[in-house]
Amino acid sequence: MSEDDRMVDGEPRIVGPGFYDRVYAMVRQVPAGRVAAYGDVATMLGSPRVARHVGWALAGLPPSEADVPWHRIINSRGRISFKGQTVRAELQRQRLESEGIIFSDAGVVDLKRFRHRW
DNA sequence: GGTTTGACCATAA
DNA sequence: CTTATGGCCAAAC
Repeated sequence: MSEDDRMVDGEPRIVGPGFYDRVYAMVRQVPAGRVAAYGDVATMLGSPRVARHVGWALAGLPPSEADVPWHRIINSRGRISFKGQTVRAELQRQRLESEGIIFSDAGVVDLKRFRHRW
């Protein structure tokens, strides 16, 4: 075996050349009117510790993956994170609201209701 | 190849 | 409810 041991038991390991693609695939599975947490996606991909990378994958979302509903991905508290990029945060909220997601006064989503489950 | 950084997460105050 | 701190892991510099 080479140092390239990303494959484990038929399943790809955490992150690798196809990590971003896997993130996109997961996000695409989230239907409209529902949201998912970075940690959820990360867990699905193999480990909850890669939650941050999920963020990059969406942050660097290329035009070729424009069909990925990145706005349905929020943090585990049902809140939009975004550091500084407040403009996009508002856009994200508007998009979610137009899909049926309810935000509380503090801008928090009720995960008990809208969290997507794989 | 070490250091910094990051669309996070959990916990504490 | 909010802010601060530590931890995790990989990418970017």
